[in-house]
Amino acid sequence: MAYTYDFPKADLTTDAVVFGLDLDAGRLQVLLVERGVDPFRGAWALPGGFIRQDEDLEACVRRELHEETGVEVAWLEQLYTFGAVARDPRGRVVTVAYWGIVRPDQVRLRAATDAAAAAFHDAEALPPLAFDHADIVASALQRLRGKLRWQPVGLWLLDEVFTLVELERVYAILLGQPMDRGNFRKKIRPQVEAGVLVPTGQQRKPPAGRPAALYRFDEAAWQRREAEGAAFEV
Amino acid sequence: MAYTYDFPKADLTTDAVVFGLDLDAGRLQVLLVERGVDPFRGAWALPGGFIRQDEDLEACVRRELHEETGVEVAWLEQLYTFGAVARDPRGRVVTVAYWGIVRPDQVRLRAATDAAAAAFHDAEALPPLAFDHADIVASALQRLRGKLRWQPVGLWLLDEVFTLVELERVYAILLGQPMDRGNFRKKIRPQVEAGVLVPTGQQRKPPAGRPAALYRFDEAAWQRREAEGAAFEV
DNA sequence: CCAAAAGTGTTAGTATTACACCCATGT
DNA sequence: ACATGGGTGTAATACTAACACTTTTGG
Repeated sequence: MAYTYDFPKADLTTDAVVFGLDLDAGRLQVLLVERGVDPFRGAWALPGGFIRQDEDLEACVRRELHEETGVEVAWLEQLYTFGAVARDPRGRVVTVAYWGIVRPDQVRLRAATDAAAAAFHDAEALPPLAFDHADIVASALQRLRGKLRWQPVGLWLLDEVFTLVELERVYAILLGQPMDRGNFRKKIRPQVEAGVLVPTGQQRKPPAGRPAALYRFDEAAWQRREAEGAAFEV
Repeated sequence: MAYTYDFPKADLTTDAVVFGLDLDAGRLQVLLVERGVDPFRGAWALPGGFIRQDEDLEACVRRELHEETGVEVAWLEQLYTFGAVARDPRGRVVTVAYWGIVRPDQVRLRAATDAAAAAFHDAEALPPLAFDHADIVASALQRLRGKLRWQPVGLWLLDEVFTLVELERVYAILLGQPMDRGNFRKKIRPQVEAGVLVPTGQQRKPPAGRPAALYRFDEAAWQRREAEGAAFEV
C-alpha cells in the first residue's frame, strides 16, 4: 500500500433536499425525516447518510433517500458540499448535498432504517432542523429559483401529457408569483416550434369552459437544443 | 464513542482551479503543478491534497495551494465535488474542487512539498492531466464564463485603482470576444451611480492620447447591492 | 345566452445593438 | 495639425409587461 496515508480522516455523507410541489394546494414542500438515532434523535432532518466505498455520490444519495423515505426521484443535481468543522457533533463530517423535485402525490412515503418518520413539510414553515440542514435547505431554494428560468424544471413535475395552463401553474407556484397567461405562452412558443413541446392533438376537458390542448415533452429534442446553447426561459 | 461508525471510509481531498489572466498577452491560463510523487509522478495536475480533521474545506484548499505553488488567492469559490468511484488509483478519494482567478504577474510561484514544479499553462493548450483533472478544469471554465455576467469577477483582477478601459479589456479577454466601448460603459454606469465603482478624481496617462479617469471598487457597496438582488451585468 | 376556462393580439415602455461623433493629450 | 486612445450620444431594433380581446365548451 504505497499510497496509503495515515492520519485522522474526515467522514463523508450525502444529504438530499427533495422539494415536493403540491399542484392542488399550490405549495412548495420539503421532504424531511424524523431522526430515530442520536445525535438529534427526534429532530427533523434531511434524508442522507454515510457513503460506501464502492458507490458514486449520486448512487449514495439515491440509496439513502430510498432507504429512509421510500422515495425515488427522477432527477437529482449536486447542490453544494458543506464542510464546516463543527457542523456535526459526531466529529468531522463533510456532506455533499443534492437537490431534486417530485410531486408528493406521486410518491409513497415509507420511513425505514434510522428514520422514525418521513413527511413533506411546508417550505415556508419548516420545523427546527438537525445539523446545518436549515442552511442546506436555504441554499437549495436559492438554486431552485435560479435554475427555473433556464432549465425545464417544470416539465419534470408534470404527467406524460399536460396542458400549457398546467405548466404555467407549476411555474407560478415555483416562482411564488402569478404569471401572465399571454406572456407565458409567448415565452413557450419557441419551444413548441423547436419540437421540445409537442402537441399531441388530444384535448383535456376542464370542469367548465374550453378544452385545453395536450402537449408532451420531447426530452431528446430538448437535449439537442440545450447542446446548442438554447435555454428554457420562462 | 457512541456515534462512531466503523466501515471503510472514502478519503477527502480538495483541488484548486486557479485561472491566471495575463492582461498584456490577453490569454487565460491555468495554474498546474508537476507531481513529484506517485501516482501520476511527473504528470501535471491541479494543486490540492488531503483534508485535515480540524480545517474547513476552503482552508484546506488554500493551504494546499500555498504549499504546492506559493500562491495566495483573494477569492475562491466552491465549484463541484467529484466522486466517481475509480477517479483515483489509490482508492476511494472524493475531491471538492474550488476555483479562483489571479493575475500571474502578481503572484510568485514557488513549488514545494509533493510538487516538483508549478506553472501557468495556456487554458487552450493544456498538457494531459492526472486523475480526472481535465474534467474539473472544463467544469471550472464553464462556471467562470457563467459567473462573469453577474458577479464583478473582472474587478478582482485589477489593481486598487483602474480605468474603465482596463476593466473592459479584462471582460473582453474573459469572454473571448471584443466589446463595444460605448455599450460597456452603459452597462457599467449604474454601478458608478450606486457607488460600487467610485471615481478617484485621479487620472492615468496612456502612452498617447487622452488621460483616463481612475476608479476604485467599493466592495462594501457591492455587498449591499448584491444583498438587494442587484447583479453586476456586463 | 351566460359563465368559465383556453387561447390570441395590441400597445407602451424598456433594453440592446451598432455606429458615429467629440474630447484631451503628445509629437 | 494630426494621430492616439478615452469618452459620449443617437437611432433602429428587439424584448418585456400589462391588458384587452376572441374562442370553445357546458349548463
